[in-house]
Amino acid sequence: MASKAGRKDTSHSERPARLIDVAHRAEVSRATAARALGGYGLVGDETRERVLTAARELNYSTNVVARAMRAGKTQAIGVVVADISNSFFSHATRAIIDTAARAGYETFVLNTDDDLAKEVDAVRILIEKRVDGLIVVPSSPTQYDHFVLEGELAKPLVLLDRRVEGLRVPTACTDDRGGAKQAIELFLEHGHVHIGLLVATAAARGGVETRQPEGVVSTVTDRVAGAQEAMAGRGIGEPAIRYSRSSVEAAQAGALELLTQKPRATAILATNEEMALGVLAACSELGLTIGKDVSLVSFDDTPWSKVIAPSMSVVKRPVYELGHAAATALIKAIRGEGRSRKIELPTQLIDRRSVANVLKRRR
Amino acid sequence: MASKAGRKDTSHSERPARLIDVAHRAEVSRATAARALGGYGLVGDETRERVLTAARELNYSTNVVARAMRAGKTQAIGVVVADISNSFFSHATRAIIDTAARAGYETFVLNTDDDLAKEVDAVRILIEKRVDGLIVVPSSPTQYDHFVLEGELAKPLVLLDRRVEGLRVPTACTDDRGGAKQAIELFLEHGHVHIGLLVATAAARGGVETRQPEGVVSTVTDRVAGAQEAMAGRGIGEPAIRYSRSSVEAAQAGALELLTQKPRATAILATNEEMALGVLAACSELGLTIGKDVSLVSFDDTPWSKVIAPSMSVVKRPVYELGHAAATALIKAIRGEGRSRKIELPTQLIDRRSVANVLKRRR
DNA sequence: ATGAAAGCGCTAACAA
DNA sequence: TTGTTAGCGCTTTCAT
Repeated sequence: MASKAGRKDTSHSERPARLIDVAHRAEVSRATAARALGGYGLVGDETRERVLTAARELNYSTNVVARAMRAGKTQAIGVVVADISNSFFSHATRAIIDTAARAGYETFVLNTDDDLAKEVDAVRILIEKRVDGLIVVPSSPTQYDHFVLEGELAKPLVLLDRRVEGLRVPTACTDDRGGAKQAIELFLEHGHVHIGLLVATAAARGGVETRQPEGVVSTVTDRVAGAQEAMAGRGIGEPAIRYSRSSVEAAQAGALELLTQKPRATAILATNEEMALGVLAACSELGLTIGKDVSLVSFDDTPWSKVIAPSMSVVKRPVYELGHAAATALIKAIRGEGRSRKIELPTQLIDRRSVANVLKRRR
Repeated sequence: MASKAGRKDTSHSERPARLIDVAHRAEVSRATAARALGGYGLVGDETRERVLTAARELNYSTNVVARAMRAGKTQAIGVVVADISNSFFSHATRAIIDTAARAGYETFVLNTDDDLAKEVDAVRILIEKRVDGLIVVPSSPTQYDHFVLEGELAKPLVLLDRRVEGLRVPTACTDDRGGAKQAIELFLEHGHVHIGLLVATAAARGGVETRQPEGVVSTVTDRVAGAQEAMAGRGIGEPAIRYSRSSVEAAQAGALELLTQKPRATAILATNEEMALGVLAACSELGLTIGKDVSLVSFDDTPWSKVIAPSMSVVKRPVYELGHAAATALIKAIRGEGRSRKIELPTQLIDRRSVANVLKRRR
């Protein structure tokens, strides 16, 4: 094959130099060349110099595939997320890639779209690729057969953002229950009684659902539980919940329901960016004003949330730290330095201007 | 090493089954087992069945590292972006991963933070990993030594989003010049004469700069050229430009300058999401209203742009298509199916409600 | 301090 | 239709 069009080809040898080529040129054995290049074992100073020079001259690039084969380690990990173009996953993945790279691991990224079949495939592919470990955002709260592998095929595994029932592997997640609880308590403090939840979940079939779909992930159940816990025992009933896919359109439909039903919700907790935007869209459609007619808190601190008018109160999750924690746990497991159990990072309520006080308006 | 805590270990063999184990169990040779598993060559029906059964029973997982070593192909590609957590890159990367996966390639993702040194490292690492091809968002418009490799070490390369001067490799980008031109023309049609540009670039050292920094990428120069082209020959001078890092804070400072200088800019083109948010922040700080006192158009159609009030007009780029095109070009190059040259995808001006008409306000 | 050689698991050319 | 076997490039005992 000719060299790439337009790229200079100063090459003499068409094929990449191998260790043996370096060894020949330095007039040593493969073993010695390997030692000099790898910086281990005993090598004479002058010999080492010759080898290094030869390697440079031949433009030698270690074939890590061969090394991986020999060593049984690829220095690669796999990340399996629902969708890398989603802001939460892309930030968490960024942290994972950074952390892994600093420890000498490169990162494969695979998407599942929260589809269990794709997740099963992704895990199989990564196992075939002989990655040294996996970080997975599981799409099902209960299915884990595909993680249960035998012998050395069972690579270290860390779950991200969601727990899987019955699977005892290290899991890095945030305190979603506490986060939701705090948000609802903020509403309650401001006198809200009719509170709605807009919940994004891939488990929602088509439109907007009132009942919790089968197979929602732990993040969803935790947040719902946190909201319910905050409202419990106050004689104000349960929150009104709408489940839908994570899209602005679906969220808008859900928000419309919450804002037109009787009694109408005066405060809404959105579980992510898309749901929050759905509320904004619904309010503009109904001529309602955020922070006045409708109070809003959303999970995840997006860049736009503090800039829009009024700025939006949010439950911020430490996304980078979450990815970092997962990667750190994985690398420790790969190195056999003890296995972490559950890592739960705290959320932070950032109160801006999207929650109205309905107390002083009474009577 | 013991099996993962909590994960069942039904394994007999501690080590993964190899081809030879399958062959033994099926009572055939390695070659026959390989043929049955690989689905090539001639294999008797009954024999194939025995092999497949044996593989299943032994939980055989092809060691693709060994295959890669033998074949000289890893079925892996590398993507080198500035920052995967950035919305543009994460969407493009999503497309690349999808497209590559469908063609049987997995994807390494590496970040450079638009730092040439990190880019050089990233390329070296991927070459060592013996990826079959690379897609790079180059951080420099002129430096390309690190792409110029010898012989078979020179893997197929496709550039994404930015051109590199003097490097003749396939490049997938958008018509940024045309996009900027269209946006400015929209301003002109609405009577704007004092037009500002807020340009995000990693080449900006610290704060807000009036002169173009050294080493801005082609996307930046194209957009600036497009804006200048639109204004040229109309006797309204040049656009006022502010260059800064891509952050809301820096953009806000830049917008503040544009909105307080004499003559003050009545219309601003922002080159990305962060810059647009900076304009929003500056306007709110100055008590100015978008779509009335200040007109705004931004590159990239973010989900929030259509939901905020007023909705924001944008220059939309086909980001997914861009990534798809890059990946398709790369895979063709890997397969030796002819080399694509430059791919330039059109942008689309979506006019919403953030551009005021200053014509009818005259006198 | 250096070298010889085995072998990681797979594929394909060749032989039967 | 099936089997034999030679490597792919590297690391690492073991011997010198």
